[in-house]
Amino acid sequence: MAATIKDVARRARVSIASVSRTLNHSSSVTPNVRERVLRAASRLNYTPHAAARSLIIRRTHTIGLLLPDIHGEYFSELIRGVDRAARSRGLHLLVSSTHGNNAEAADALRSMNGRVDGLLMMSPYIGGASLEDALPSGLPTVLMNTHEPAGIGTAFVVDDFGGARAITAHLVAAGYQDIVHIRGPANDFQSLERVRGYRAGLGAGCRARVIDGDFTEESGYLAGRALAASDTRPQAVFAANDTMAIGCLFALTEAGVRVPHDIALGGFDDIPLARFVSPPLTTVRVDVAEMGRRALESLVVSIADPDGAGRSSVETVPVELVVRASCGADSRGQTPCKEAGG
Amino acid sequence: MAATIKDVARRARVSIASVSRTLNHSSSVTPNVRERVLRAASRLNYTPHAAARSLIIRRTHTIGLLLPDIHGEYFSELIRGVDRAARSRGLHLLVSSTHGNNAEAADALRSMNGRVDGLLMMSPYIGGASLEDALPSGLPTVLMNTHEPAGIGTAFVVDDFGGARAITAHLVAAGYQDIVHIRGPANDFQSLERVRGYRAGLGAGCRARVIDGDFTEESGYLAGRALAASDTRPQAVFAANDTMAIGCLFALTEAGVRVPHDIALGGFDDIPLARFVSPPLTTVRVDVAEMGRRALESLVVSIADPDGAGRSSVETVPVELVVRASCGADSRGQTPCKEAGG
DNA sequence: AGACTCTCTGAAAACGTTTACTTGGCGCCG
DNA sequence: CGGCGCCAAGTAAACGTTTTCAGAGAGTCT
Repeated sequence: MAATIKDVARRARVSIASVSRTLNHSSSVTPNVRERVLRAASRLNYTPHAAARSLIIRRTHTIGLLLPDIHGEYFSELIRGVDRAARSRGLHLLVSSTHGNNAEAADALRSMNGRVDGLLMMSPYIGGASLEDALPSGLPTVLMNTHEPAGIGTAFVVDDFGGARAITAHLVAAGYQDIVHIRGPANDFQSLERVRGYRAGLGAGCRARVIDGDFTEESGYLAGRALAASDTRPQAVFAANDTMAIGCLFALTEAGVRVPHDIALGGFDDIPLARFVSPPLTTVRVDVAEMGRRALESLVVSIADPDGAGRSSVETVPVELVVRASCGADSRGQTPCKEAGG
Repeated sequence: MAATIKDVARRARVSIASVSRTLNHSSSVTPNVRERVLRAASRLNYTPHAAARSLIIRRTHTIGLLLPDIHGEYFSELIRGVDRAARSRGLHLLVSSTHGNNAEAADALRSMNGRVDGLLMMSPYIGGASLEDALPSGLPTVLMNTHEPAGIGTAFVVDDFGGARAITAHLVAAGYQDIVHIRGPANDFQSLERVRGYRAGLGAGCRARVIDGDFTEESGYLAGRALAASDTRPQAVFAANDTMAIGCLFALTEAGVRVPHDIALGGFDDIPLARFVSPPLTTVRVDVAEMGRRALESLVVSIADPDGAGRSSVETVPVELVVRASCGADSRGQTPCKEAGG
């Protein structure tokens, strides 16, 4: 249907080589030929066939983005960050999601062979087949938020541990002793790191209490309801993400428990609505868009130089404690203290 | 780097044709050969090269998704809906965003030639070059929320008009007479439709008052602050989307104006946080994920049958009025009344 | 037992590009 | 005035598949 290079060549009365030369690197082509080709091309509304082109060029100008599950602002922001960086470099984005585990990820991954120049993947899942086998050999890859031992390539990981420790320590410093943690799913790397950070932040004096959750608003709601009804009501709650924190807040408010007066509350991620709930949520800010951007930049580098020296590095993405009213420590420590490194 | 079909053939001591036959439609191949091929393939970790394959198959198993700007829950949900439907059909998703206008969209569009089997695009922008020229001829396309005259293909449009009319009428029915509308950007089709719906919903008795906005939280905040300070404070505000409504709510609350007691408030979209702000926001629910899913299904159909009969149809995606506390009519009309069709 | 048919396999063409190599024409220098 | 060299344009190979076509071998029917 669409015009091919042959059609253009025929119409311009030149060889297909001349058409290609004119349209690409334009290495030495007569003005006469050049003009004829351009006219023919625009007349036929010609666009090179990407598949054919990339077959011989060995470059697709596309990078694959594998995400655990597209969900909420978090991923929207991530995609946004990656997309902007990609677009500014003339790269396309092949997005794939909902791989519930590494096996499924491996599947999605192999089907990308010949489709992408590099891979950006976020796979916090733990267990299952390793990804190394599935990775088409020689395909540059940058990982995000993964626990996989490096060695595959570069990785960017959010400082989940540091952030969780910081917010927990902040609660402790605010005077709370009995702090409950609503954790994320057990097979999620970030979730584990946040639990670890929580424990580290508690210090010696406080006893750890962990409730199961799965990062959904509903699980936060259920946890909140349970806590409100409980006779061992804690002084503070740190939910492993804002979504659960908000669900929890909803349940507490519904039960007549005042936040932060009766129970202080903290979250993680600083999703946009965190500022808008009442009371505004104390949380840990993660700049996912920035992480996406950096990951893509890094990927571009290793595509350009496949044998580059900077392989197998792990970069930690800094987070920032954001103190708002929900933790009850607003008046004391309202200056958001930067928390960087791990 | 990666193994090709030739490597497999050599290792299995058969021709490449046999390899291809074994791996694809497996049309009659001897168990002996079959086993040798499979063994060789798995040994070499072979994956067909997608570009080469699609070059001859004339099918990429990829569909392009063009979005105005990836932003917030709205697009996250849209991508989610499309992605799920695509994945269940073994299709890949090439996502492109941030085309600020039709010219840029046209650009992104042509670079997808040979990369995708079909196009799913959402382009609410008005003005600029028409898209018909840019569309690679013969590429099945499904549009979403566009004002372009049909004729290009199928289109799905959210019932912005109907939704806006419904919520405005609801406010009128609740007894408010002076209702201000915070509108979206002037070059956005949906924005115009919502203004139109607002006017229609007001009926004869009420005077229309429209404030400019641009769909951002900040513009809603500014509008809210202006209204709070104004001496002609309205009885109710209908913001063209929830994001602005929430910004407005924030400003009003900050200024000591109580919602809904002093000013009633309504939004549009029913983003997840609409339920969680205080008071919960009365709004119009739009199931974007469902729209994405339906659009993709429709696209798949027209890819399978390029000369299908159902071309150039426009389907309206129904919306639903969701009455919550912010409009002050909660106790009266709390039953969410379905609003379908346009 | 011979011929016909059927089935499986391999050779080769095709998809739409890019690019190395070849050819041809022209100018310049000897 | 003739040869040499350079530059532009064309020819063809290559990328990794799928698929058509042809051939070979075996089985069956007469």
